[in-house]
Amino acid sequence: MTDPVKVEESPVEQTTPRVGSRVTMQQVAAEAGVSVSTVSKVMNGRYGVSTQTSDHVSKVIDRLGYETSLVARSLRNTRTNVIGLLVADFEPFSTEVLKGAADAIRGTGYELVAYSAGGRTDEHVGWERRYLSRVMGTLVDGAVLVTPTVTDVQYDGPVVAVDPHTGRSSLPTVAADNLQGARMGVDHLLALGHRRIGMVTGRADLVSAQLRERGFREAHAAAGVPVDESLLALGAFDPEQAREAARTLLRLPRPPTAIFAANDISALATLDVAAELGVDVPDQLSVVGFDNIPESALAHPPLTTVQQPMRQLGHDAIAMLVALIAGEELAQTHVILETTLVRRRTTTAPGAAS
Amino acid sequence: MTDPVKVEESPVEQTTPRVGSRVTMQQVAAEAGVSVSTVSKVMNGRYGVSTQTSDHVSKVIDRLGYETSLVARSLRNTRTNVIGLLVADFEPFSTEVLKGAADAIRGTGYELVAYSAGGRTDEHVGWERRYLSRVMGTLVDGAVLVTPTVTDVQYDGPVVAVDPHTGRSSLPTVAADNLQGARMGVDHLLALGHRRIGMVTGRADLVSAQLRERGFREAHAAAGVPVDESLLALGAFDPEQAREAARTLLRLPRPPTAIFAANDISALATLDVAAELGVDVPDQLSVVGFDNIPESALAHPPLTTVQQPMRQLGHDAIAMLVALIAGEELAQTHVILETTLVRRRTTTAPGAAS
DNA sequence: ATCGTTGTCGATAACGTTTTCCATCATTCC
DNA sequence: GGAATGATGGAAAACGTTATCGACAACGAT
Repeated sequence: MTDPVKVEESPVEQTTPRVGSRVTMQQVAAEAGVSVSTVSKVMNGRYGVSTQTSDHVSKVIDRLGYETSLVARSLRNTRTNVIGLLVADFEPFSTEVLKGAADAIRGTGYELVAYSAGGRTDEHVGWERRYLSRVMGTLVDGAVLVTPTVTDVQYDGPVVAVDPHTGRSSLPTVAADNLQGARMGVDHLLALGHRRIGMVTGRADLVSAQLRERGFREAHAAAGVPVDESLLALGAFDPEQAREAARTLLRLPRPPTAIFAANDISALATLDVAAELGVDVPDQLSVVGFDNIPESALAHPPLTTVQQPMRQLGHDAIAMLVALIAGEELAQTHVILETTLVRRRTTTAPGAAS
Repeated sequence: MTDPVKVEESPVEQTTPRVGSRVTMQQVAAEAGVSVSTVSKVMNGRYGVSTQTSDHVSKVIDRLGYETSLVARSLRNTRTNVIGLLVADFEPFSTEVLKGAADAIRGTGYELVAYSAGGRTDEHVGWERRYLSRVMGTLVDGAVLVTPTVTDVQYDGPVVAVDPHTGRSSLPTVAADNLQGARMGVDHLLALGHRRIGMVTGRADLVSAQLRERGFREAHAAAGVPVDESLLALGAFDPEQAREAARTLLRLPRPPTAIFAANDISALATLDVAAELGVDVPDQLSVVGFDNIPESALAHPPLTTVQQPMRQLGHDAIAMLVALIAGEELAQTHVILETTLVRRRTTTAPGAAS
C-alpha cells in the first residue's frame, strides 16, 4: 500500500511554474533524478555536491518554482528566524514603535511580523502570557511586547518589553524617561512664568502615567511652587475622558493658565475643548503634551510636546532581542531613552494676551 | 542508542509550570501515564476518551503548562488558521486598512499577522509574489495584499488585493471608487463656482491615480468647463514633489482658484505651500484632498476631502478572503466601495475674500 | 596491486503533531 | 455461557525538511 517510490506514480510532467499549490522537495528530487538530501544541500548551499549537479538541481528548482516549506524547516530546526511584535492595538504610539522595529530588523537575518490583540486586551488579563506561550518556540524565535498593560509577565525566553508601564517587570525593557520628560515639560511652563498649571493625568494603573505625574510634582517642588490638587483631573489616556477633564479644569472659577497633558491624545483633546470654550491657545492657555505623535505637528496650533523617541524604542528593542536570541548577555536589561522638548506654538508666557 | 522509551530517561519531576522551554506532548503523555494519541484527543476534544482520563490529562496539561506546537500541527494539517496581511509600509492608509482587517478577523477563527516590506518595495519588483510563495501554504492560509504597486501578481491561492492600483489584476480585489470620488470632489469645487481648478496628480503608474485624474476631467466635461492643461502638475503621491507641484501652480501668472489633490498627503503639502506663499485658504484658494487620513481633520484649516472607507476596505478584504479559503465562490471578485465627500474648511466660493 | 583519500551522493532518523486503524476489555443480549 | 456490541486506549504512519553517517567510485601514493 505504501509504495516507497510512490513519487514515480505521478511523474511531474507539467513544466508550468505553478505558484499555487505547493511543490515539495520530493518532487524536485524526482524530477532532477537525485535524492532529497541533495536537493536540501543545494537549497542551503551546503558542501558536498558537485557544481554540475548543483546547477542542474537549481534549474529544476527554478522551473518548478519550488519554495522551501518554512513550517517543516522550523519543525526540524528549532529556529524560525522570525521575530514577533505584539501590539495591543494599532494606535499612533505602537505604530511608530513598529516602524522603528521594522527598520531595525534589516540585515539581522530575521523577519518581523506584527500581531495585534485587536483591542481585546481588556477581555482577558494575562493575555500576553498566553500569546507568548503559543507562539514562542514554534512560530517565532523571540518577541517584542508593546502592550501598555504588561501586568506581571514572566517569561524566560527571549522577550523584550517596550514601555512597560509597570515597573517591576522581570523582562528586559526599553522605555523613555517618563519622569525626566515630564519634569522638562513642566519646567518649560514654569520658566515661562506659569504658576497655576493644571494636569490632565493618564491611566492611574500605568506606571508611565504615574511617573509623568510625579515629574509634574517634582518640577513644582524644585521651583518652589506649590501644587494645587484641584488642578489635577483624570484623563486616563482616553480622548473622551480627557475632554471631560479639560472642560472641568477650564471651567474652574480660577482656571489654570497652562495645562500639562500626560499624553498627546489628551493634549489634542484639551486643544479641542479650549477652542470650544473660546479660550485662545496659547494666549490664554498654554498646553504641553507628551509623546509627539505625528498628529501633534499638524494640530492647530501645532502642539508643544515632550518627544518620546518612539522609533528608537522599537529599534533598540529589536537590537536587544537579537542579542538575547544569540545568547549574549545584555549589558543593560532596562534601557531608558532620553526625551526632548519640542517647542511649537501652544506655549507662551501667561497673560500674553494683554 | 536510540532508546524507544527514552521518555523514561528523564522523568518529568518538576512541578513548576515553566513557561519557557517548550514542553512536548510526549512529556505530558509520560507524566499522565497515557499515550500521545490520547493527549492529542484530549487537546482537541475528540471523541473516544473517557471523561475520567480526560480530566486527568487536562490536569497534567495545565500543570506542565503545555501548549500545542503550532508548527508541528501545521505540518500535519495543511491549515494554520492564520491570515497574513502584507503592507509595503506602515503609512496612514495601510495602517487604517490594517485596523479594519484586525477588526474583521474576530470570530472568524483566524489570527491576523501583518508583514511589512519595510519600504524595500523598490529594491525588488515581483517582491509580493516571492512573499506569497514563501508564506502561503506554510505559514498562512491566505493573504491580503495592501501594496500599491501590485504590478501583475498572479496567484491561484486565496489572496485578496486591497486597492490594487493596477486594473488588470487577476486577483480578487476590493477598492474604493476612485473615479466617482474624484468626480465628487471636483464637482464640489465646480458647484462652488470655481472655473480655474488645478490638480496635483498622483503617481502616473498607479491606476488609482489615473482614475482620479480621469474623474477630474470627467467632472469638467460634465459641467462644460474646459480643462486647462497647464493647471495639472505631477505630485506623484510624494510629499516633496507635491510641494513642488503646488508651488508651480500657485506661482502661475493666473493661478487657479482651487486645487484638487490626488491624495491627502499632497493636499496637506499644498496647504503648507499656500501658507508659505501667503495665499489664504480657503479665501484665496480652495483645496480638496482624497483619502481622509486621520491627519486631515487636524490640518489647518481642516481639510475638505474625499473619504475612502479605509477600514471598510480592510474589513471586506478579510471577509472575501475567509470565504475564499472556505472554498466558496465569490459573488463579486472586484468590489468597489463608495466614497463620500467630507466638507471641512478648505473650500469656499472663489473670490470670497473681496 | 593494495591501501588510504577525497569527493559525491543517498538512506535514514529525527522534529511534534494528528489521524486512522486495530487491540483490548467490559457490557449486554440471545 | 458465548458472542456481538460498544467504549476506550494505543501503535504507527504521515506531514516536509535537515543532519548525520555510511556507501561507493575514482584516484594517487606506496
